[in-house]
Amino acid sequence: MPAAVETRSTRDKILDEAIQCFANVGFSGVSMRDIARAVSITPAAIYHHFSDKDALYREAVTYAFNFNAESLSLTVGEGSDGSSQEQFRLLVSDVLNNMHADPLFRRIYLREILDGNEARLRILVTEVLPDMHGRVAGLMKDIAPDVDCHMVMVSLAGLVLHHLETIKISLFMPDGHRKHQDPDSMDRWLLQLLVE
Amino acid sequence: MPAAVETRSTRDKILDEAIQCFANVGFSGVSMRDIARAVSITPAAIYHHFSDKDALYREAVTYAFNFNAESLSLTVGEGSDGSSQEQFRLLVSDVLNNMHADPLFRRIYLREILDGNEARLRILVTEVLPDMHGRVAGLMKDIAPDVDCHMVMVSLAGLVLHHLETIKISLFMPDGHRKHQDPDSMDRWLLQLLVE
DNA sequence: GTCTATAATGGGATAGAC
DNA sequence: GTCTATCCCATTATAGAC
Repeated sequence: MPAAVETRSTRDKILDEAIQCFANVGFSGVSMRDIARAVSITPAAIYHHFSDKDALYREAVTYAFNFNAESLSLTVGEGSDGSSQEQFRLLVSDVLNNMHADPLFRRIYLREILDGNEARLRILVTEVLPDMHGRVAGLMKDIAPDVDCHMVMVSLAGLVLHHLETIKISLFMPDGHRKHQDPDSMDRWLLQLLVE
Repeated sequence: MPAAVETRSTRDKILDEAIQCFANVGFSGVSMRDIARAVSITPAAIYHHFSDKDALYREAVTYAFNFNAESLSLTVGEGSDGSSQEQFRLLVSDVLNNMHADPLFRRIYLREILDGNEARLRILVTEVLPDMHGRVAGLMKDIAPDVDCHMVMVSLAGLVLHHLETIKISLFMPDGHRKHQDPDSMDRWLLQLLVE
């Protein structure tokens, strides 16, 4: 935890605002002016820190992925008592809570899956997946050694992300779908589905 | 099946090309000039058929959703022998095959989930979901009457879409992940997960 | 390290001829 | 129903002062 006032550099401020803009409206939906306005500088100043819009985008995404990978590995790792199955349940709940709390990461991740070229998808593969892969693999070899770890991860991600992103839809579904917005019932559902 | 030469109207050609552009690079990634070039007309001509870019986008999405909803309901519906559980397995495989064959629909759907405003998400809720909901609900009340049908649909969609969209990632994963590109092993995995 | 000013291009959209 | 021509504005990016 950093001390007191914490003066972030302009470069970091730009990255912070940029990742929010990019996550919300995508690469081509954001202009350098938008980002500059958010940081309260002029567009020209951004070019002092980043060579062009594309470089800024790539750095912002890498920044967001590294940051999230850190917080993901911090949350678990410690609570290492309980059976492997119990730890797997904790992992699922943890991923759900983490993604629920971090819409920015969710949206950037989904955008990269949709639009990332090979170079950018490689960032995702090297910065985000290995950490998760290690933890899932460690648990799976106790629980179900013959199950493909990659399939488990993709399923987990698809379930968590899509359930979370469709919350806004249930806001105007026909009948009483209010409970679908509740992360707790989502958690119970996912555990039932994945742990069986 | 329409007869012989099938002269599509310019309006339909525009919609066809527009939905491909929008699906591939998103609303703000496409210019009216891009679409006009794809149809081999001038941008001005598009404005004869659609009032502005936003109207074109909305019509193109609705068009794609309606078209897909039709083909979805055509594929099943007939093979109505076999137990409800067997029919549910068919439904899962069907959704997977359908989505595998239609990347355009997949990408538009995912983009709408990410970026759709309320008005556009309502299109999704009214044009795409009800058909699927009807079929899932019919089967679920035999198989597991106490299970929330909405959760089943969201899980199915999340699993199918994310597995399909991550195929391109497994192309450059560390070890031998070639099998992850195979829709058949994906099918077996999903059935195991969802039907248990 | 940030600014003002500006270049160069591309964007959405319209007018009016054919 | 499509075209040419054009308007006006936003965009990315740079040059050079401070």
